[in-house]
Amino acid sequence: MSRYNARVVEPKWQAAWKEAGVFEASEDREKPKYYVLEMFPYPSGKLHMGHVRNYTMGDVVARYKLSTGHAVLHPMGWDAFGLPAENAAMERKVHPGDWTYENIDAMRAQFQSLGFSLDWTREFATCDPEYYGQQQALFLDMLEAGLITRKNAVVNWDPVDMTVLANEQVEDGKGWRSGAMVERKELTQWFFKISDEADELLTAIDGLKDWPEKVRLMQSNWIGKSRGLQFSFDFASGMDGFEQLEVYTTRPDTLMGASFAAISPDHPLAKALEAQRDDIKAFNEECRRTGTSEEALEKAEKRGIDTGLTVTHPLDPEWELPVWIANFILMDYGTGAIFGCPAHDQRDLDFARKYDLPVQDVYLPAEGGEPVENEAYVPLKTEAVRYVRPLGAVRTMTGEEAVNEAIDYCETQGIGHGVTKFRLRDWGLSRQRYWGCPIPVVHCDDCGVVPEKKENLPVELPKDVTFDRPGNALDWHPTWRDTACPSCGKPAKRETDTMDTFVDSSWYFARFTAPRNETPTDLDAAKYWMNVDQYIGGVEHAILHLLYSRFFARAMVKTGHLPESAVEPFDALFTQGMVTHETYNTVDANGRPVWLTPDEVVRGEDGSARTEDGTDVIVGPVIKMSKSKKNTVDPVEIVDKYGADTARWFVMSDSPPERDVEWTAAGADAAWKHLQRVWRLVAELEEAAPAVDEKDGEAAIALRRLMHRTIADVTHSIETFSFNKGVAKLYELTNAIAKAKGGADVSRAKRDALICLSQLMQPMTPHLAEEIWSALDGDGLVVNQPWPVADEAYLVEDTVLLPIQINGKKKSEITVAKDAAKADIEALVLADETVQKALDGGSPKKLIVVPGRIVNVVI
RNA sequence: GCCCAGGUGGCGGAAUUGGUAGACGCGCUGGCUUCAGGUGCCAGUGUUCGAAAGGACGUGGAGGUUCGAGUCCUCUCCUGGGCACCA
Repeated sequence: MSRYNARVVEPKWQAAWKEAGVFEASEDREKPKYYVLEMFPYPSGKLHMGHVRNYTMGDVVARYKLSTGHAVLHPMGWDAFGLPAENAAMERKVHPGDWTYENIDAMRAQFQSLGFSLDWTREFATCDPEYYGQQQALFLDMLEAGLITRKNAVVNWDPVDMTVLANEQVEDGKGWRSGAMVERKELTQWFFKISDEADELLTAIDGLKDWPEKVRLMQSNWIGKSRGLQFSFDFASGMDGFEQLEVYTTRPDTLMGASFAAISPDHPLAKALEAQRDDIKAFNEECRRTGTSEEALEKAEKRGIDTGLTVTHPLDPEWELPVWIANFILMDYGTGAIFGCPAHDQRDLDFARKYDLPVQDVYLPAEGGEPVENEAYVPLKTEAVRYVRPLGAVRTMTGEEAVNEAIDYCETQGIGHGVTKFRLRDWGLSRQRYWGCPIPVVHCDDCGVVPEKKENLPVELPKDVTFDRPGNALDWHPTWRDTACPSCGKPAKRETDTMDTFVDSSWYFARFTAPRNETPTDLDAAKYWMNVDQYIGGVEHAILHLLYSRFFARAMVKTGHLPESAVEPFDALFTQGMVTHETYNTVDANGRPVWLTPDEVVRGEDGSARTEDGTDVIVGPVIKMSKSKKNTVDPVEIVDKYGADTARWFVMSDSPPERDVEWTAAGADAAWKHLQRVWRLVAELEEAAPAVDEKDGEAAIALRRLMHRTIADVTHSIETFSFNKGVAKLYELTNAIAKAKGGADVSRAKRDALICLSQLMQPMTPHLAEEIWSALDGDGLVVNQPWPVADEAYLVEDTVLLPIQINGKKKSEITVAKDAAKADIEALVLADETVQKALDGGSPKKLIVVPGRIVNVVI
């Protein structure tokens, strides 16, 4: 009996698929098209189990759709620009390009060894000049269409390295390399005007029927539409040049509870005050040392400084409010100024208590309620509350009603006006880095900022750069910046900023439809292949990447690069959970963490963790596998030991795809054992091939029933992304095949069941499936076979098992005909021994019969 | 801090969406096969009381709705993801 040898079998079938070109997408008008796409990976150089899981899911779908008669597009590429390549360049003195392309080669080989049904003829990397040149063309078209603007934005500035840092590179407010306190610095940057599309992006979410509800919610909240009141305070004691202080509030109903006005440290007034008062200057500078991330700002201790200025309450000229500068007011949102109502906002309350500002309740619970002490009263806006300090009459109403009334009231009083605002900000795309797509503009002393001419694209990155100092290597390059002004022809300077890597990933799905086209897209190809029918990727991309892609699709429609039908580029979205693992680190001389990969760490029985040379290791939380924290597990060990099919089968079994899984290799050998077992069943069958014809006996019919049941269940499980349940059903069928005993009829049924099993397993374990298919004399390749269809005749059951509950607890059960009448069931139930005993001669209070489901006897 | 998820045996998980909690797999226990094996096969396996029959308890925690709750509602704890320059 031959053992199944994956090492020999897998390359054989991979070669056969390639030879037959089965995965090369072609625009076959006879077939329905199906575009399945997994979020393309960053080429870190090594696959980890998270990748295997993610791409196997897509592969199962792609192979399934292929067998259901679709023209399938299943491409792969590389999200190849980004910080890690520059870090590698600094640490190892390699060019980011060389490093990246070497990684791509290594990862492509790993992908291919896993037998994915990818169309490699369409492969590209975002760092290919052919790709980013087209991206520059898109940029120019979007610039011309008025979708791009320039304005100031704050960045994390490392004053020692003299460079801009990513949020990830700021740890506890310090630069990760220099250790210097990071400062916020303003730079002029390019922006995509995504906020102009905020309302459209929000309403269109309703149409994304096949997106997970949680993603739609997150996007809605991110866009954050709100209606509020914008009005101006008059200064009671003000400052020259500032006539009024404009504020925005979503809770104008709390105006009578106002206690102070507060402005952002970045507010023009705050900045103006710096010239007059050193303590304000110091305070603002201190605030600017917090990172730029919203998280850092929100987590920072709430602090403020009194400006000494005051404003008058708009409804009472006698009532003066102090103006404070507060570190939790964001300049980016609203007007950068608010009024604080401590009774109904926890942050305002903490602030008021800290600086001894008044707290006045505006409303109390509808019934009872006590004045606010140290916990703000913040009920849902839909809850009715009793307004004790209202704008109009004292009465009970919901917050929603009160807000609307307050806006109307203020408008009639001439105090401001109702406005709709969005939390969504414009998308800053400028990055002060080398390894990204150059922004194709030129700065000319005479003409200002001039777009590069399209015929001069791509504006290519220079190869001869050095990374011996931090910052943007393009800035240090001796000649690259020098060019001629596209407008007047005089000597001018290129922009050295490159694009955010999110730009690269915001249109790659469109490029895959015509990856070698000489404009960004080919409209005919895009019309044929778009939209992506099934997009698959991690939840961690639920907001930014997906929102930016939705914006880009709209921009590409506006600039004629995509058909109108593709404004929402992803029809269905599936967000898989992450593969997680503990992190491990030691600490360097400067107290900063040095990350270790799991295979560099030895864990003891007692929970201790050490490196091989015995150094103690700090064990961190279980978080998603990522290259930066090095908590990745390479699939190579499992693939080498057991083969690709085992790795694929293993990641598809057990865990539901949308859930995070903590990585453990326990069970990998069990997956391998199962595949061996399936193969052994095939081998044994061959030795006892049936010859005589006869009718199916009971055992054969039972097996055929289960086979058809399994076809239905596995089909359903693939269509609903519940692969783990499909795997469980395949285990059951395998067990039944192994156990089935009988004559030639059973052998025949087993043979049919094994052929069926190979087809049902094909999306998950394609190599083994081909091997079984060919061993059982199947024609051609199993990957080209039509998907099996369940025969309804085998699916109908004529009896059902009905559980009987007594007072809601299961005590007994009866078997009844599937279509038994309710009255007959009731009679059977009352005659049941256990029920009789429980009734003890009496009659039940209630008898609930749910046909086909359950019976409950209430006593 | 804010937004979004998830918590079910020793472990991964299932439960037709309000109807038999623990399918299937791992692990473990016992047995058989084998020269041997980390192979294969058979049986058992939520906790607890009981010799058994059988009973009680049980889905992070506390309340509630219902004939019936893992599933719905309220509160709460823990874990993970995102927070606009990681991708």
